[in-house]
Formats: sequence, C-alpha cells, structure tokens
Amino acid sequence: MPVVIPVAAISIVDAIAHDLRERLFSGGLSPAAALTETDVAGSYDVARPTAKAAIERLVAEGLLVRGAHKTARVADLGPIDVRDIYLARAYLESEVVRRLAAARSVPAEAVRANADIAALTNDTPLAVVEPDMRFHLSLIDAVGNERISKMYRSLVSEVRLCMTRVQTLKLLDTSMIHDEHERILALLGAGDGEAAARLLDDHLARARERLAAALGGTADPAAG
Amino acid sequence: MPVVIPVAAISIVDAIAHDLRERLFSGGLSPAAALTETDVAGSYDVARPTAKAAIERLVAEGLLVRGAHKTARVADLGPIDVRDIYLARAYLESEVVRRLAAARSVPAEAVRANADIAALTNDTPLAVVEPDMRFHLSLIDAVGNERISKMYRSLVSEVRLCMTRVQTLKLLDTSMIHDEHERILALLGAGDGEAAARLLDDHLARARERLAAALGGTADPAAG
DNA sequence: ACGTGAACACTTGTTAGACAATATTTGAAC
DNA sequence: GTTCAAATATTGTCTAACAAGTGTTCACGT
Repeated sequence: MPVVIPVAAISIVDAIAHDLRERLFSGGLSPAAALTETDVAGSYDVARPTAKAAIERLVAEGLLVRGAHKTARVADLGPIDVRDIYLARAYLESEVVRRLAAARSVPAEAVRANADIAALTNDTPLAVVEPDMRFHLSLIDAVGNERISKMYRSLVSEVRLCMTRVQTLKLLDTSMIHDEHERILALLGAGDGEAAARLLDDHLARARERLAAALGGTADPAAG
Repeated sequence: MPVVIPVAAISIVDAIAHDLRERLFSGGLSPAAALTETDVAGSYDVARPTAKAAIERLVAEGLLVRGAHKTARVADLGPIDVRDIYLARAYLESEVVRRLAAARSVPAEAVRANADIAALTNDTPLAVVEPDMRFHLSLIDAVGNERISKMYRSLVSEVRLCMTRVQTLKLLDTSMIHDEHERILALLGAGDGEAAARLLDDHLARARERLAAALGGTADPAAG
C-alpha cells in the first residue's frame, strides 16, 4: 500500500502572507509602517486584489491593523497589548499545566526544547526565543486540542511581533528561564498542578513585565 | 460638547458575511451544503470577488470549510469537534472562574442573564440558548481581556452552528441549567475558585455529552 | 459488463482595468 | 498662522476575462 506523502501547494496569497509575516518578525517592517495594497502588489508583482487578500489575512491575525478606507499599518503593540496577550497566555497555559499535572504527563517535546535552551552558548540575545516558544507551544500541543493550539499560536505570533522591537534589549536570562522550565516540568511529573500553575504564572508575569517595560510601560506587576 | 454617537458603516462584505452567519445559525443552510461563489454573488447581487471575500471570512471563522479549488461547504461538526470545542471552552472558562473567585467578583451581567433563564416560560426548546450563551460570555468578558473575549466568541459561534442541528432534540433542562449557574455564581462570591471551576467543568461536560450524543457520537464522558 | 481515459462543464485562482467613495495632503485665501 | 477648498492617494467594488484545477460523462476498448 502506497504511503501518502503530504504536500501542500500553497496559493500566491498564502505565499505573500507568509513572506510578509517573516518580514514582520525579522524586523524588516517597522511598527506603524504603512503597507498600501498597491505597494505590496508592486513589490511581489501581483495584482492588487491578491495583495489585498494577503493584507486582510494578516489583519485578521492581528499583525496589521487598519480601519475602513485607511491604509494598513504594522500593529504597534504597547504595554497594554503586552499585558492583554500575556494574560491570555497565562489563562490558557496555566489551565493546561493543571490538567497535564493531573495526568502526570510530561511532554517529551517540552523536555527537548528546554534541553536546547540549556545548550545555548552566548549567541545573539534572542536566540533563546525560538526554543522558549517551542517549550510553551509543546505544553499546549500536548493536550491535543485543535482549537486551543490555534488560539495559542495566534498569541505567540503577536508576542513575536513585540519581540522584534526589543531585539537589542537584554530581556532574558537564559539560565533562569531554563531553571524555571525545569521546575515546571518536575511539578508536572509530581502531579502538583497547583504549584505548576502558580510557578508558570510567575514565569509569564516576569517575562510580561520585562517586555512591557521595554515597550515603554511603567512597572506594574499587578496589572492585567 | 457634542456626544459621539458611534455608528458603523459596514461594508458590503461585512453585511454579506453577517447575513450568511445568521442563515447558518437559523438553520437556513444545511450542514455540508455547497456555497459556490457564483451562487452567493447571485443571491446578493454582488460581484464574485465580493462574495469570495465573505466566504473566506466565514472559512476563517470555522463556520465554512473548503479546500483549494473546492467549493465551500457548511462545516458539519461532529462529536469529535464538539468535544474539541467544549474542552477549549472549559479551559478558558474554568480558569476565568478561578480568577474571578480569587477577586470575589460576581459579574452583574451574569446574574441578569441567569435571571432571564429563570424567567423563561415554555417557549421553543432552544429559547434558553441565548441567555445561556450570554451567561457564559459575561463571565469571560468580566476579566476585560480583549483577546480572551475574541477567542471565546469564536468558540461560541461554532457551538451555535452545532445547535442548529439539534433544534428538535430536548437537550436542555432549563431549571437545572439555572440552578447550576446559580451555584457557580455563589461560589464566585464565596471565593472558592476550586469548587467553582469543578462545577463549571461538570456543567460543560454535561452539555457537551448531550450535544455530542445528539450529533451521533457514543457516550464518552471521559473523552477529550 | 467493466474499467480506462479523454472530452466536457463547473468552479476557483488570478489578473487587468475602471469607477466611486473616502482619506490625506497640498495649496491658497484670509 | 489658521481655515477652507481643491488635488491627490488609497481603498471598496465592479465587470470581464483567462488560466488552472476538479468532477463528471461518455464513448471506447478489452
């Protein structure tokens, strides 16, 4: 019996949306930068409706913003948005660790991701972002819920957009992140969901306040 | 100083998407029914690209499904989807009640919605759906988080789509729903988040299994 | 009769060009 | 310098069209 090899023939709109997303995440597009439909159409050499569709997709994802008859702009997420996003993350993720702990389930992929963090030598300051995201995503994906994974991915993409604005900042202490992750995993294996959720909340709150402060907000650990 | 009166000049695409959604929820469109772009364009007397945009919006919301070069169809959500949706609801909502209880916050709108449920005389069997949704939505909205509210609303719209398929079924016992809501609100005021979350989980699990069973699934209270 | 394969119709993906409606900017008048 | 009006830029929508993919029919050969 032949094995099915999954291939995806992505459409032009998909390709443009994907590339715009990459440019957004790599900082190629500054916050509040204007993205007219004609510009996008011109730079990819496609028709305007095609560019329009790609832009509208990113607007739906929250990466771009635009009002009626206004040109789309890169979302400039401030401290308020950061707190909104991280609170949503905390809601989803702390409930996830509660239920993972109840099943004493320690996702293998999360362990791997955290090992990758430990293995980091001093590269660029934000080399830790990728394995860190992978750690948190693997916790979410471990529950195997399509819609939860999709919602969380949407939040992660907004976080990545924020991060492009603080590339220079020294936000994150790699070893501390690793240690906290390790403790969370241990609590999952021990079945202590309460403690794991509490620790995760602290972990996210710390990251949130650093990011919010870097984006010009005042320190406000209780905000949310 | 003149008071600002907020008006929304919705676009044609918005209007069509809205109307299609209503038709979806009112059962005017059967599950798995085909919705070609030309048909939609013809029935609203607009150009095909306009209809296309409306269809793509509903596809993004999960109300329609479509593959590349295939005609869009009404999503026919089965027991598996119901469990996926309700588990996502439970994750969001049980964490919400935990945190509402921690603040001993009892949302006034939730109290109102539950009073509306109690005031129901025997109308159509699914007259309870609207105030029930409103009860749960008001709990979510009480935390004042933009992204959580948006995610939850997306889940609710999928639930509504499921419900249109079981209109005839006697799914819900009004007084039981009211009582359970009442107990949840009481636990919020008492600050007992654990108990409130547990009760809410049971409440949603019951609704989930009734809905899943009505959609042809086998009883499986532990699924998810 | 049955499976094969080619022609066909249907649908979607994408493009081009155009016009109207709305925002934004420029410029001129006071 | 401020304010109003014209010019420009941009988006929303339409018409028409072609290309490409999907599903179906139907004749054909075995």
